[in-house]
Amino acid sequence: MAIHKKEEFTQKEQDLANFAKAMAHPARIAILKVLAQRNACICGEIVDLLPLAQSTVSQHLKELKNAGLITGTIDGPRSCYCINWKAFEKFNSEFSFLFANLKLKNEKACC
Amino acid sequence: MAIHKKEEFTQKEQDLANFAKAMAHPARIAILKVLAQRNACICGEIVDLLPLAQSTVSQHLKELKNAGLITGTIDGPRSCYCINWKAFEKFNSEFSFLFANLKLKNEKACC
DNA sequence: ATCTTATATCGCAAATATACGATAAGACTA
DNA sequence: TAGTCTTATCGTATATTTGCGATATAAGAT
Repeated sequence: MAIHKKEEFTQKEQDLANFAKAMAHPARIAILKVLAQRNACICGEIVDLLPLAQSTVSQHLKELKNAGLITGTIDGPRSCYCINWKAFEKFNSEFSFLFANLKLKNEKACC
Repeated sequence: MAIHKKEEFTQKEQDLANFAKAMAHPARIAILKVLAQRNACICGEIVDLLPLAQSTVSQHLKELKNAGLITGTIDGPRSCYCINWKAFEKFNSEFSFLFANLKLKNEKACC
């Protein structure tokens, strides 16, 4: 890439983009589903459920964690992961607001 | 990348991921804002408002179009772009459903 | 027909993302 | 202490994304 231009956008735009980026892979969406459906949250269980290698799952978990969508705490030799509902709610409402805001201002498309 | 594994997830997971991917750049979020705030929809106006080259904006528009988030029609020598509200609503509700579904099943985090 | 204007596409370079196996790190167990 | 189990990180290969300038295309103007 020539130069990074992402910084030239507003913080909110960057935040939303980062959130979207974290969700921009089916494996990560599947992981979020697993984390919610069971209260288990153990890395190994996720590995068993997904068609991916352990290291790959670990990488996806790290990205979700970096994006703030999940939290991870060490539980003996295991790692317990859980969804960060607060962040989720925040981004969900931010998205909804964006959509609502857009829709409000321009109900019908011009093309 | 070794092998593509994205196909091994459900179609819904892939759809959501693709939607998120389309939103996963501040420039594209900014474009969506511009498309909504003005009824203009002209490519050149977007170029003027963003800190990006014309070709780069055109590429982002193409990606948004490929993702189905916007529509584009040729208007003489110009291109008129508009938000595809239908797709937007669909994905928004799908996201909301995902969030709600997750939150319902697991109110409190275990870690 | 030629020029201008607006947009799309091509071709390239650099950054990121994605995937895996190998290995390190940390915590229980014998 | 040594062995085992679980998870994280490293190193590497490839795909994709991102960005730009250059060029092609298409429509209107001269």
